[in-house]
Amino acid sequence: MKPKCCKNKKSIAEISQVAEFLKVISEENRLKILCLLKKNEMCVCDIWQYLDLAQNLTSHHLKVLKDFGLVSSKQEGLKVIYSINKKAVKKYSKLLNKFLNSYGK
Amino acid sequence: MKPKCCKNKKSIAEISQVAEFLKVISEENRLKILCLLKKNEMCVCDIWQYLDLAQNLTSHHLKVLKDFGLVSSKQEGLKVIYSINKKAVKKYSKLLNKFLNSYGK
DNA sequence: GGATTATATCAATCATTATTGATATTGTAT
DNA sequence: ATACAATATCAATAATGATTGATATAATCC
Repeated sequence: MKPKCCKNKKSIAEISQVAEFLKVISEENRLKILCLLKKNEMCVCDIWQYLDLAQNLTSHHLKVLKDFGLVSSKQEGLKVIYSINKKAVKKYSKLLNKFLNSYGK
Repeated sequence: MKPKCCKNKKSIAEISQVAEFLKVISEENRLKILCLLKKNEMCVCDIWQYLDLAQNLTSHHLKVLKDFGLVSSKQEGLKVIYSINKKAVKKYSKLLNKFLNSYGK
């Protein structure tokens, strides 16, 4: 009768975090990038060529992912190698599932 | 070395579906609505008053959720009662977790 | 040094979506 | 039928975010 949801500070903060995470990964190209990186680390040129995206657009999406902490990068010669940040992905997945799992029975 | 990800029809279709789902639930107010509805079914006026949202905005978000199949509605007198569609939420959660779970080890 | 390659940034545009205000619809009651 | 309450719809605006083209930076090689 009295849902406490969405009212106390903790609940609000969690919802906000989950929403941010979801916004980052709800973009199709970023989903694809994550999909690629979960199998191998890759340089930018491999990613944009594989996904047939513009180079600067790919850089942009990588930046969004990196700013949120879902991927990391290292310089290797001319190339910048991106890899997935498993810990972060796991952390947010867990938080998300705190919501989603409690729906089904 | 050769990620098959994002290339075959099935993979593309799944990514697209997941992205659509994520877009629907990545909006903070809609997340809150889902949060409320997972505990109780509620009429529109209870929802917008509880969340302190405009009535028409609440209707809009409910429509987005309903169009995607995540909630259902029934008329009861003057009121329209919304409830969560557990099966659908579960279905998309599963699909999403096919992606997310395979990240962390 | 200059030339080349890989990546990032910046400004502008385009597209999508959230929000708002006004109005329409629907059900109920008098 | 009129009045009222709950909800939905519509048009307009505001805000956000994706995409593009041009340019800048950084590392490497000659």
